[in-house]
Amino acid sequence: MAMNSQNGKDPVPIPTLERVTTYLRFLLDLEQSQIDTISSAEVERQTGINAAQFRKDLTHLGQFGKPGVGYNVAELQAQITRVLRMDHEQKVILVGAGNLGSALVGYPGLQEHRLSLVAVFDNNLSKIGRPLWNLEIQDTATLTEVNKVLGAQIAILAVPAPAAQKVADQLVEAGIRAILNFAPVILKLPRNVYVRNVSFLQELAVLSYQLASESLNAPLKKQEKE
Amino acid sequence: MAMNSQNGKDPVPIPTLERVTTYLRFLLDLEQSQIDTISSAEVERQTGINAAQFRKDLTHLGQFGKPGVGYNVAELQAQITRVLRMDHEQKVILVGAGNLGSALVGYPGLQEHRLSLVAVFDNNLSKIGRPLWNLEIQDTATLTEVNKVLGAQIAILAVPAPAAQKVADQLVEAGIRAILNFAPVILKLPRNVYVRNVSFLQELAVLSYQLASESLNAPLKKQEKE
DNA sequence: GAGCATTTGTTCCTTATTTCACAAATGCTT
DNA sequence: AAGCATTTGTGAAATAAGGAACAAATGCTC
Ligand SMILES: NC(=O)c1ccc[n+]([C@@H]2O[C@H](COP(=O)([O-])OP(=O)(O)OC[C@H]3O[C@@H](n4cnc5c(N)ncnc54)[C@H](O)[C@@H]3O)[C@@H](O)[C@H]2O)c1
Ligand SMILES: NC(=O)c1ccc[n+]([C@@H]2O[C@H](COP(=O)([O-])OP(=O)(O)OC[C@H]3O[C@@H](n4cnc5c(N)ncnc54)[C@H](O)[C@@H]3O)[C@@H](O)[C@H]2O)c1
Repeated sequence: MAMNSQNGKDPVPIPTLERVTTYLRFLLDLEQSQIDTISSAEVERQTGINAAQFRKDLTHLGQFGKPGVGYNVAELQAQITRVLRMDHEQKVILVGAGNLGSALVGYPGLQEHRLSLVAVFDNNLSKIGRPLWNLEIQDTATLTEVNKVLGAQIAILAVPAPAAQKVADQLVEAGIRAILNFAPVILKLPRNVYVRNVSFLQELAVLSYQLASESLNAPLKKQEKE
Repeated sequence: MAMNSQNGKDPVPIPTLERVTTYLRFLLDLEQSQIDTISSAEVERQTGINAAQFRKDLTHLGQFGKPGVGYNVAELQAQITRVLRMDHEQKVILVGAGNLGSALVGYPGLQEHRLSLVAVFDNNLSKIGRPLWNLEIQDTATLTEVNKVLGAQIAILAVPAPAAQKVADQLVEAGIRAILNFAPVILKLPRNVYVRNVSFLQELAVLSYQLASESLNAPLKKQEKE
């Protein structure tokens, strides 16, 4: 008797989710600037994201705005935070305390979103036992055991490509349900484990192509103001 | 008198480009394994990307395969490399020699794709002049001047969020045409400058949502084999 | 060298996402 | 409190992306 598809809400499309995190960032900035109301038109002006898109994205999460007025910044921010489940602490573990892994461990941005890095693992004997920021690097061999206590569901994978699949399997074994993967490898995992890949090289390749194709294609558009 | 839209080729869709870099990575692995021919069906089996999708993606770049046989790995790899313009050196500069920036400078993956990090900048006096891997950290104030000589078109932006817009403007001023941005900020730049944003937090937020929504939504699908 | 088993390139259909456009809602002004 | 200027939420239209299906091409077998 409702318009929903299944039992709960219908799933939020990935493109929407990706934008939503952008909105969240933007709203946090607005709060800092003491702005307490914002319209979709203003969002478009400041973020470049189409106003209708913004409004429709929000309908996937619920209703928030007031016609003629706009959106209450604090309220909307809180609501998005809640939907993304970033309103309570979530434990995260990291494997691979190398260059990239070390940078991530020290990154304060995680805390801001209530993501709590609770353990770091590596298999390099000369690293195991050493401190890294406020954590001690642990042996990857103890991963399952350690996470039995911690119960983290999210992991960051920052090991070299050749080791990635094996470590990913270990992570799943240890009860991890979501992996942020930095290794340039396509992980083969059970369907009930979520994976997001981050690839700087991919992004650079896209830029490289765009630069190259522009000189061939672009007949140079009309305007260039901002 | 061809079926093309404009003068050159029609633009490759971004989703295709993103997958293409995955193919490239995959093909390089195959070469390592001495495999010299691959079919789209096999690509699907190993990467999870639909075979028809793979074939269609390639048609955006040209023709490569032989019916009944498949694709020559080395040839396809070379072709993709060429289309992405990663067959010749491209200069890249980086601004922000902090945690993340330092990890990136030391990353050998760039070289593999003929991306040559030629200069690193920072505005922190205690860092300027210091060596970072094989480079010396230079003063951001000299960016325009230095790049007049170098002529890099691609930049990596790894400064704190509050500084990002200002530095991005400087980069454009210095002749940069493509920016890989790590700061959690929406950069406002001329339309003829390409930007790709990398946001770990965004990715983690998506994972967080997926984890959360699953417990509400998922009625648990049928199969789980692999 | 004809038949057969493959596998491509591409057309056509389906699904997803974006954008448009407008009625309904809100609050401000007089 | 009626009119007006905004701005939302949302159906309907437009674009874009994904996937199935198949004719045409290739090489292998006998
Ligand atoms: N550094 C970068 O800027 C960068 C950029 C893009 C992608 N990446 C990718 O991120 C990953 C890590 O990069 P990095 O530069 O930090 O590499 P790194 O070599 O500095 O660090 C890798 C770490 O993983 C550890 N390790 C190796 N095998 C392991 C195992 N089986 N179990 C646990 N730990 C193990 C190593 O001991 C090392 O500490 C790589 O896959 C790389 O391709 C890195
Ligand atoms: N460290 C991470 O794991 C991580 C993860 C995600 C995003 N980020 C983002 O990447 C960026 C860099 O992160 P970080 O951890 O390396 O920070 P950091 O503080 O370690 O490094 C920032 C560097 O930028 C330099 N800098 C500041 N203002 C500058 C300016 N105007 N011109 C030139 N250089 C300037 C600083 O001196 C410092 O060396 C930030 O925007 C951060 O939000 C970092």
